[in-house]
Amino acid sequence: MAAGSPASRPSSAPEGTREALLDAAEDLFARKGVPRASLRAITQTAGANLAAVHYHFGSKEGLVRAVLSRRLGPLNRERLARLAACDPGPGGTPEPRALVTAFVAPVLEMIQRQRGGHAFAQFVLRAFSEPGEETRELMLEEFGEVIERFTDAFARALPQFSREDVFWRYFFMVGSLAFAAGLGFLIRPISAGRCNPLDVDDVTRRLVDFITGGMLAPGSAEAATR
Amino acid sequence: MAAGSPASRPSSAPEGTREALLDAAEDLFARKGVPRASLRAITQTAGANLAAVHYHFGSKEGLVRAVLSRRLGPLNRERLARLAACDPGPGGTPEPRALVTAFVAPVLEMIQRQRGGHAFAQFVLRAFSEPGEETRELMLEEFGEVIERFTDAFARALPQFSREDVFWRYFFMVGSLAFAAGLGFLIRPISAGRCNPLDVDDVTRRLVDFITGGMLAPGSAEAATR
DNA sequence: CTAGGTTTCAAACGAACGTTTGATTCAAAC
DNA sequence: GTTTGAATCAAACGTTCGTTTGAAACCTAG
Repeated sequence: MAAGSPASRPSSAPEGTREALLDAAEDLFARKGVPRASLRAITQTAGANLAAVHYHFGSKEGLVRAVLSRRLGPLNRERLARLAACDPGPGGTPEPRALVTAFVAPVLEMIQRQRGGHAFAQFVLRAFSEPGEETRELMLEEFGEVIERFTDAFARALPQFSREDVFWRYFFMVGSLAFAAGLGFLIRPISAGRCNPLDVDDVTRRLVDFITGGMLAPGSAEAATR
Repeated sequence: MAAGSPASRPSSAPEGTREALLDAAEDLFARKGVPRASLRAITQTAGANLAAVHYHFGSKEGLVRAVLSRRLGPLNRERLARLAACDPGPGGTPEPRALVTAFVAPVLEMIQRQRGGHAFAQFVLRAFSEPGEETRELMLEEFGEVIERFTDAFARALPQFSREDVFWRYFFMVGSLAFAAGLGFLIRPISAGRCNPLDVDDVTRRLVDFITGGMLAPGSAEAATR
């Protein structure tokens, strides 16, 4: 069977098997990791048949890609929209804190607002550290435009730094964001209960404070070794 | 007999089976992830028999714990030693940049100096995001003292911030460090070749700059919502 | 009502996994 | 030379996995 096209029809899908599979997969991928989340567990959680995964997504890998793409597309589009709102046009220098907020806030708002957003954030952190070439290509594909546009904007906002400086600081920003978004719920056991339950607005403010400070930090002398 | 020339059967290799297993496991855990790194691949890489893992470590889980503990113990001991060297005694306030360096530098130096250090860093990032309760308990056990001592020191160095503020910033610091240490090698493809090959001293300086800036960043107003 | 495409279902396949077993090898100690 | 315990080995165990299959159920046009 030439596979036909199991692709989606734009027609009405009330709460179909496909979406139920994506929801269940997202949750189980986050809680157990992709390799340990079996299709049997996923389909059972979704109330679907085992073969439904291969019918709708072709393979487990296809399911992984679909879970990532479903949220990453809208999320990064939101980031780019907010970035555009920060840009004072050519010649102007954007406000660094506004750039950081445009990058960080959509992630944490998604965690707060969308059902399963928390699990998705955990899954993305895991996907970052996953070594599979295929997953990495997908991630670069999804994030490519965001990386380019934000590093451009930061380069204009921080003219005192080289392009390489900006790239590394962008990288550090992604790290603290990914870690906080994916593992923020660990702050309580880590701090032995000394931190309050996770409040997304609160964490956003703290994270923007931290990252903006890091972005604006003076660079220490280096010249000697280069 | 079965293995060809018995004379050249030289387990007289520089290291024993146990260490060879740890090396091979560390590498494969980092490159493929724990679930995808089969004991068959590990023992084959190590030149050992399949059953050797269960003889020396009891189970695959035991091997994971051993791989983590082998390096995390010395690493965190080094961090605590450097922290002690920063401490000006009770009443004094430590230098924030020195605290950050004491926390960050040992990791990156391990990556640079020890064979397999790079793979280990990647593995630790993965272990952080691994959802298994057992792995998480082991991590908290390994890092517990470091967390307590460093957050104490930062609280003294940054008296303008609440204990909760300090905890969150410490958390963000761990995120950017873990991300940079585990995925620093990705900076080239991500930056489309615009960054130089990874130089550990260089990255250390950049990371300490960034984190110190984040630690010292002024906190934005909040009071209203609380 | 019927035809045809879409979606679901139970069942099975082959492969790969972690683990166990019991015999075998090796190096000292007696 | 014999004993003893640690270490290694080939082989197999039972389980679980992703995937495939072919038929049944469903829905919507004609």
